[in-house]
Amino acid sequence: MTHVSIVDIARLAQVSPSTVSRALQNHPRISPERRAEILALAEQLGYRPSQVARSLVTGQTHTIGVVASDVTDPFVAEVLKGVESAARSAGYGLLIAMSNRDPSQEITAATVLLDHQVDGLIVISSRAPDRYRQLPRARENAAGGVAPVVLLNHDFSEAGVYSVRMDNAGAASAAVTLLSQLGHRHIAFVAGPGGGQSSHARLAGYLQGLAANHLTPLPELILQGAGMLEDGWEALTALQTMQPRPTAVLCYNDLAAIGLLAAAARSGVSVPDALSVVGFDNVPLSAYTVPALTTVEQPKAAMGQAAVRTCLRALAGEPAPPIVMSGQIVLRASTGVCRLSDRA
Amino acid sequence: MTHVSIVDIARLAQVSPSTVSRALQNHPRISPERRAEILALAEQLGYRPSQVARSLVTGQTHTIGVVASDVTDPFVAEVLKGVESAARSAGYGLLIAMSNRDPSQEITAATVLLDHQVDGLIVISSRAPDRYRQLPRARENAAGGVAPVVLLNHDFSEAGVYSVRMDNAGAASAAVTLLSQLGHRHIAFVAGPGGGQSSHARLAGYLQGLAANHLTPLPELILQGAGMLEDGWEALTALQTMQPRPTAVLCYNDLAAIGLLAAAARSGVSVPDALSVVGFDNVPLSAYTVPALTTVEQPKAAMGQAAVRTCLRALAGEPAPPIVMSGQIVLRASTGVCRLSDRA
DNA sequence: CTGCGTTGCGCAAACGTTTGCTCAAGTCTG
DNA sequence: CAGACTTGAGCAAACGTTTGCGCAACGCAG
Repeated sequence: MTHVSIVDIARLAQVSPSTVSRALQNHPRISPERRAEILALAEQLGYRPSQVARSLVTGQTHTIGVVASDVTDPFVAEVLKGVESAARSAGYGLLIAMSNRDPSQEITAATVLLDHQVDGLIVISSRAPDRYRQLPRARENAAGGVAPVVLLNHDFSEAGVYSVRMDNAGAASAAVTLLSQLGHRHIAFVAGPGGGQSSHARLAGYLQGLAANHLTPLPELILQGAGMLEDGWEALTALQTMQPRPTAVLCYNDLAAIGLLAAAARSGVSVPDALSVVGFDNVPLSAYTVPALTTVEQPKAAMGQAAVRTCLRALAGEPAPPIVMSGQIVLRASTGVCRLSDRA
Repeated sequence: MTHVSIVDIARLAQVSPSTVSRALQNHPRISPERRAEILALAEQLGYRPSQVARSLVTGQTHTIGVVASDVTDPFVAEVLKGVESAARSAGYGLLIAMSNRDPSQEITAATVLLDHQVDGLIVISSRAPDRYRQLPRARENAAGGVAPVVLLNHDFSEAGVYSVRMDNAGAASAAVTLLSQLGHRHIAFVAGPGGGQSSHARLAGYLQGLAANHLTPLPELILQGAGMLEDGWEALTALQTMQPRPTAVLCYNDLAAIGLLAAAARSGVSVPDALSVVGFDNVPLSAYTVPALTTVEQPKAAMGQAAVRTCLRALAGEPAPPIVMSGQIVLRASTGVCRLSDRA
């Protein structure tokens, strides 16, 4: 015998398999004695229901798929943690795949997950959001609809596609305002990965912030990057050769900022005296850099949980409007008043 | 109609479902024309096989479960990445759950995964390794055995339990030797989480290293911790109040070391001049601390991949001996020669 | 005592595959 | 040309559940 199943219990309890099934799921129309007897028997035999068989008939796997760009990114990890806790407490498992920041890997990953019949899909930091409308999610779920896709970090409105994100532009703009109020006039921006919407939004926010503070945007103040440690590291040399030299820099994320901080320390550029640095995400590590990093807090775990809630809501057929959360600046030691007189 | 299935194709192709099934899996005894016809039809209809139904009959889900203590830990994330890539290229999906460093959550997580009928289980940094022998994995897989469990970061030999780890003791000992050769005589150790075997092994290695270099172990030089940023941070004050004051410290992991570095910078303790610091793991960030962290490289991705290979091998019924990898010291700026004369 | 609603349970179909067995037709071998 | 083997395909069971429907027994109101 391969495994104790519902019919084994049925045989021993002298009842039909249906009765056992119903007893186990607290069906109302079953006598208390039978239920007790069956439950006891199940317990005693160490019965574990087959999720697979259950899924086959119900059309639900109680599993949600997550495609993440890269768990190694602390932001992603933190969001994932939120997703996991929310999913777990809702009785859902997590099937995950990584896209390695590659759009085509991303959609194949999504396809694989959907083939495994996940009830819903959460995509963290998609690089190919437009392709989700074409996704082959023909298979209907129990509610008669296709699996909902919720994009985390993207604004997107399409049937069956939901979104949870934060106000990237607003936060970036606020960061620029902060720097401006500290007296900085030449503020650089280390951009994030192309293709990601958060990257665009933060850049837009940076520009808005400049405008709001009557600072003139200069193309050369915008440095390319991909939101990784190396990007910040490399950005420093670029910053140092500029004329006029920027006295502050806003980074796409904390990782880039940390890389920049490291490069500054290595090059003897004193932060914040010679250069103020602002990150984005408020990853745990940002409180432990030298100097501690001023950054924009993102409610990472909350975003993950919101994504799960949105997904579940969509599954239940309830309306699930786009969620946009707002960030908040965490002031630490990497920013200070501008010590240089403006001689531009 | 809920979804295009194998029988839909069969009907259209005027053949039996069995034939379609066989055509799709390249069964030899089927005529090339039929196969072509069926494949074309399947393609055209956008047929996607139901993994669930397949799993029900084959007893395999082509999924391996991963229980991780906390993805937020860069070491774990890096290992997970290795696991994911190896699993993906072997055609396996990943069902993951987090234990939040809690033994009881760990085993419930494992149970949940097994209930989802994962073919195998990989546990990263278990805190409750002994309980895996009792795990209710009654359900047999295709090969007629129970799901193999591979413990990553633990040495454990029990039927059906495999292990991949590194030589923690050796690496820790080597780190101590390095510090000793730099002239340090008072070397402290910030310990890792209790319950984890790697923690014990590194502590043991630290002690071995002291012995090998004729240094006397002092209980007060061993500080408690749990492998988190805060632990290093808090360790510094303890170190500063000791008599004689240690001139070097080995940390359970990079996270603790980074916390310690931050505290040192805050307190004006110069690293490495007044204090040498060595971490463990060589997480990407450790190259970007100030100063850059000397640490022990762990082949994180390789360990993850090895775990998957071990798991697959066990599934195939092949022998899968315990794997132990060796670390290597990465010398960076946080260590230096001892500037203090030994007046103990 | 009739009729009706309720309670407790079984029957059987269904979910979408895979696969052992059977079998007819065709192909060889001797 | 008989027998044996091969090829191509279908039948039906099996995997372990859930669930709509039917039905007997029973309680109760009239």
